[in-house]
Amino acid sequence: MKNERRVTLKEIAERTGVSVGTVHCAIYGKKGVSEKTRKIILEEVKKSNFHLNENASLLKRGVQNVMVVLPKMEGEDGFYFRGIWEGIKKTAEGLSRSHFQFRYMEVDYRLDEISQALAKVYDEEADNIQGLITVSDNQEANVWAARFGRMGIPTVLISSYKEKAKNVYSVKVNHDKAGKLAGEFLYHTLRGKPGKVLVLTGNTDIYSNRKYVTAFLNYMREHCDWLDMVCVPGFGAENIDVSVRQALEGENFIGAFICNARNTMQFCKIAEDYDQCRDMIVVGTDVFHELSPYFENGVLTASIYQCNREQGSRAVGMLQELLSGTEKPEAVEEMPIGLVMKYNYEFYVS
Amino acid sequence: MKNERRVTLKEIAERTGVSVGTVHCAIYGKKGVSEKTRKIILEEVKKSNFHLNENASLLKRGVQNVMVVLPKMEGEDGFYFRGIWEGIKKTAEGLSRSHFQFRYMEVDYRLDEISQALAKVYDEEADNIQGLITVSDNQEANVWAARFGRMGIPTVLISSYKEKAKNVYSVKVNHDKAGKLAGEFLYHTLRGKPGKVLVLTGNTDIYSNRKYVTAFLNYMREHCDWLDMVCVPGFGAENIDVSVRQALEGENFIGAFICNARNTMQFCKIAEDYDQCRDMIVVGTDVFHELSPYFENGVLTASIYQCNREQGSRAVGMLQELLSGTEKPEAVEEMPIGLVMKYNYEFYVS
DNA sequence: GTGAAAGCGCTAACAA
DNA sequence: TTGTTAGCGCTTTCAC
Repeated sequence: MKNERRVTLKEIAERTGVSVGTVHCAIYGKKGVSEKTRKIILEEVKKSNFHLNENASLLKRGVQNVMVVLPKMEGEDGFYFRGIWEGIKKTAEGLSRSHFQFRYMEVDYRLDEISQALAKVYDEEADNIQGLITVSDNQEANVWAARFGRMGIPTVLISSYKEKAKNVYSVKVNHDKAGKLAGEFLYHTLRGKPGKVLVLTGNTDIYSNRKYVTAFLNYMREHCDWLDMVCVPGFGAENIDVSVRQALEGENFIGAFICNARNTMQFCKIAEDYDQCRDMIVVGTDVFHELSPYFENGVLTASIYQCNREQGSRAVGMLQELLSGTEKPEAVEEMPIGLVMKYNYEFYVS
Repeated sequence: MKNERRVTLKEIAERTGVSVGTVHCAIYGKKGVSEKTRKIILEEVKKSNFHLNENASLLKRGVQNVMVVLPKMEGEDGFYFRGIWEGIKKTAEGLSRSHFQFRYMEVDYRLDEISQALAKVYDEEADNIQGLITVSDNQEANVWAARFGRMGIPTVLISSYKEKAKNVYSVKVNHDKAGKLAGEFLYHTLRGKPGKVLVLTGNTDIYSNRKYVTAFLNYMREHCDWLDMVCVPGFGAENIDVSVRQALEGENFIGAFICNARNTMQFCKIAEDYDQCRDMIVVGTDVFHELSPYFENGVLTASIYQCNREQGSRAVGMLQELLSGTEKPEAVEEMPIGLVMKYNYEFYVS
C-alpha cells in the first residue's frame, strides 16, 4: 500500500552491471547486445517489474506524425463518417498535447477514391509519417494499407473489410450481430401482428451492407415467420426515393428496416408524407443529428448505433499503443453495437 | 500541411523577452508575475498556439498518486460496481505507464461505509495522494469529498448524488432519461396489449432508485394508460424474493420493469419458476455476466445499461485532465444510457 | 558488444 | 518581480 517509486532504466543498468544504453537495446530487442547479457537484463526487468516511462520515452523521441485519410464529413457521406471523425479528433486532441501530431485528409467517397488518396500519401508523405488511420472498402485499398504496413508504418483500418497484413490493424463492428439486433427489436415489437416489413437493402456491392442485411433477413426468416419481408435495393437519396414511394403506395407495412445511414435519412423524409408510416415500427441505422426530428416525432422508432465515435476513438488509441508501447494490440478489434431510441439518441448523435 | 515543430516554453520566453520561469508562472496563473508581463505572455501563447508538452511536464513532476475508493466487486455489490472497476482499471492501466499511480481500496457497501473509508484515507493518506475517485451515496460522504477538494485534492465522484464543492467533479447517468427509455421500450413492445406490469421499485432511500423509478412511472402514466402498474418495493435478493413470488402467484403480468442490478438478477432467477414469465416483456437494469443465461433464454428481454464501464473510464480521464492539464473538465459529466438485448449484451457485460 | 553523454521540454527551487 | 538552473527518465549517437 506504500507509494513506491517506479524502477528506472538506470537502476536496471546498475543492478545488472551494464550501462543504460545496453539495457535499452536489450528491451527493444535491438542488436548489439550479446545473448547472455540480454537474458540477464530481461530477467532483472521482469523481476523488478520495470516498465518504460512513457513520458520520458516520448519526450525524447519527439513528435510522431499520424495521417488520417477518410471520407469527408459533408453531405450523405457525413452521416456515417462524421461520427468517426469526431471520435478520432476528440481522442487525438487529448493525445496531441503529448507527442503525436495528427494530420487530416478528407477525401470524396467513391469506391476508388480512397486508394487514390492513399497512393498520393504513399508517394509524397510516406517518409514523414509514423502512423496511418484510414478505411478500406475494396481490394485495392487493402493493398495500399499493406504497403504502408510493410514499410513499417502501422496502419489502422476503420469499418473495413480487411485481410491479414503486417502492421495493419483494424476496428470494426460485428455486422452479423447488428443485423440480428435489428431483427430482435422487430420481433418484440411486432410480435403477434401479422403484416409486411419493408427492407431497404442498400448497396449489396458494399461488404457491410450485404453482411448486415443478410444477417437481418436470416433472423427474420427464422424467428418472425408471421411477417412478410419486402426488399427494396438502392443506395442514397436519389436511388431509393422513387422505389420507396412506390412500395409505400402499393402496399401496407407495419414495419421497416433500413441498413445504412443515408437510406435511413431518406426514408424518414419520405415517411412523413405517408399516413401509414405513423404507426410503423421503423428501425434505421446510425445516429446523426439530421435524424433528431424523426426520433422526436416518432417516425423513427429505433436505430442501430454502430459506435462510430468509439471506432474512431479506438483507432487512435490503437495507433498510440502501436507507436509508444512495446506491446501490440489485437490485429482486429470489434466494437459494440447499440440500439438507440427517442430517449437516448441524444447521447449518440454526431 | 507541413509537419510543424511545436512551440516550446523557451520560445515563448524568447519571443516575449522574459525567462522560462516567468512564462511558466504566467501560464499557471501563479503569483510573482506582473499583470503587464502576464498579459504579454498569454497573448504570445495564444498567438503562437502554444500548448504545454504534457510528457515533459509529467516527466518533470514525477508520479501522481490517485486513490480509488469504491464498493467491492463481489456479491450483489459487484453487479453494478464491477463494471465501474473494470472501466477504471483498464483506463488507469493505460495511464499508469505514464505517470500516474493508482491505488485501489474496496470497501463494503453499506450506506455509511464509504464515509468511514474516506475518513480513514483522509487521516492516513491525504498527504500522499494527489487525486481521489470515489462514490458518494449520502450527505456524509459528500462532506468528506468536499474536504478532500478543499485541501487541494481533486476528487471525482461516480454515480453519485453530488453537491457543488471546490475541486469536486462528478460523472453520472441521467436517471430521468433512463426511466423514460425503459418506458419507451415497454410502450413499443406492449402497445395495444392491455394488462399489468410489475414494477420493482427498489430502495427509495437511494437517490438513483427513486429518481429512476419516478421517471419510469411518470412516463408510463402519460403514454401507456392501457397498462396497470403494480409496484413492489425492496432491495436485494432476500428482500424481494417473497413479495415477488406472491405478486406472480396472485396476478398475471405481461411486462416487468426492475430498477437496479441486484433486483434484476433476483427477478430473473424467480421468473424461471413461473410459466407466465416466458412471454413477458422484462426490462431490467445493468448488464453483468450473471445475467447472460437470462438474455440467452429470453427471460430478460432488455436491460438498461448505465454505462458503468464508461463512467469508470471517464472518471479516470477527468482526473488525468485535472492533474495534468491546465484546463479543467466540466464539474458534472453525464454519460450515455443504452438499451441492451440478446444480440448485443455481450459487448457490455462485466 | 558496451559505455558515456547530450538533450528532449518542462517544473520548481533558489538566486538576484 | 524576474532569471537561472538542475534534473525528471529515456533515446540515440559516437567513442571505445
